[in-house]
Amino acid sequence: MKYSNQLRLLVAVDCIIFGFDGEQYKLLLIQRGFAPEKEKWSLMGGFVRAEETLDMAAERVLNQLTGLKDVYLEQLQAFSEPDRDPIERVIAVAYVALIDIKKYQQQIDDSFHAQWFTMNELPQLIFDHREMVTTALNNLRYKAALHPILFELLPEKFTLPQLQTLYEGLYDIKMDKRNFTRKLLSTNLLKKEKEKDKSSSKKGAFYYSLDETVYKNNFENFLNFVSKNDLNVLNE
Amino acid sequence: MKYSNQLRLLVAVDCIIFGFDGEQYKLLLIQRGFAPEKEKWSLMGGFVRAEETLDMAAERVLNQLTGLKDVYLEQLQAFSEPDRDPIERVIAVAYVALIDIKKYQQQIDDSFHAQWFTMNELPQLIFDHREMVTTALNNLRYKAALHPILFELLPEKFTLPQLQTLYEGLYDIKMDKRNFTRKLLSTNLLKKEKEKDKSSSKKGAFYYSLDETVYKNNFENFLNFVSKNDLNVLNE
DNA sequence: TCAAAAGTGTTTGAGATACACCCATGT
DNA sequence: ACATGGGTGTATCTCAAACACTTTTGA
Repeated sequence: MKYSNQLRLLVAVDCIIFGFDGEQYKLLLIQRGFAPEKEKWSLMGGFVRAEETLDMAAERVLNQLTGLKDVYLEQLQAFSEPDRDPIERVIAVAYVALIDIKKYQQQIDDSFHAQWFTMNELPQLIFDHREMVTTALNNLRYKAALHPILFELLPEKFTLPQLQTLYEGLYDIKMDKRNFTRKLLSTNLLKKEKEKDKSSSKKGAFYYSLDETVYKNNFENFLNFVSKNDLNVLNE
Repeated sequence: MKYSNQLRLLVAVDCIIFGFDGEQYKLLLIQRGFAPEKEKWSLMGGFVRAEETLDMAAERVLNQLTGLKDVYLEQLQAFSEPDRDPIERVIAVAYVALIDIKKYQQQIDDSFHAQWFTMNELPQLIFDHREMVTTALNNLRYKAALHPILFELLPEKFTLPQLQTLYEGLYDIKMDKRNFTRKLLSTNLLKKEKEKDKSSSKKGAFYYSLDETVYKNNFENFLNFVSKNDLNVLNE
């Protein structure tokens, strides 16, 4: 049995992958292989198949187009302007992931033509993909101010200066080193390692890692990682 | 031109309407008029048409099934389990609105068969509608803790005790009257009116109304309407 | 006059902010 | 020895939390 006389539509997923390489935020893009907008830059997108959920489709599409596997994708929202795709109407559901660029470098090998772009040097994107990215970025800023999610962007072991760079980069602000350190350590989310990272200073900075049990249990806790004042700047 | 060899699917919107009558939270439901699950209770849902966005579809469907107009609907998320509808695969995008029940009472007249149900006396719902409601409720709790959105549920003029009831009801907690008042007034969102509401006490409680300009400009500001401790209770 | 709800202030403690110097080490 | 980035402590202030009595008035 079927519902009769109803419109059936293409449904696609588009994957927005934010990455961090230790210094900068980047966005993963591919060059579209087929018309329309062939050769133009695009998010990783594809149509939903019969037997898969949107989550599964996002995972599959991302893997097929970039080689990425085991990435935590989260649904952002649906985009549905009837003419957003000039060929034919497509409802798109956007997904977002945060990854440590270096960790996944091998997976994105040269057989795929995915490329990382610095956030302030993005090329023109097809369709409404630019809007999707903007929405995703605002969402990320919002969430990261309340939950410790930026850790996803760092390697397992990271230093406090790295973490601070991450926060400062996302909001384009400067933070006080002492207050930042105190705030982070007070969450008890971090375990200090014995080794130091000497790659960016002579003295070296101690590595920290996430205390996974505390992380998972306390994830929903609200944490003022970013002050209210700093956040208000985002609302111009 | 069309995309060839791709699956086309039914896309539906489902509207979750939370209401408040001054005392309790309620959910608006309809009795489904067609199979499957005829006669069972359901959210207001319908298929997306060719020339409309999801937002427009949600607005239209809600109006057709309940008579409600000019209600602010916000996209929640997409639900996509392949077998969520036993007849045929349907991707559903859920929308949420908050309304003052009394204000819209006339619109929902008897020609429609929509009914309000108390949140803890919900009937069995079709498909995955129960899950949608749960997701929406969690989302509402989350947002209301940070932004002054619960005002949508109250009439234009309301009293502080009413407002407190609203917050206490959503989180199922008791709040301190003095702290609550101070917190709310410190936002400068409220204008004190000259009249009192004498319906629920002999002394009468002063009416307040929203200062719309402040409300719109400061909406994104983060406000600790609900304490961190109270919120943590939600994470069991 | 009394019952029932509205309204109001103060104290305390925790956490956020501002701020400046010493440390370790490779060159 | 010095330049570079890493690490740390204290004073102040703001804001949330705890807490109890007075006011109004209809019945």
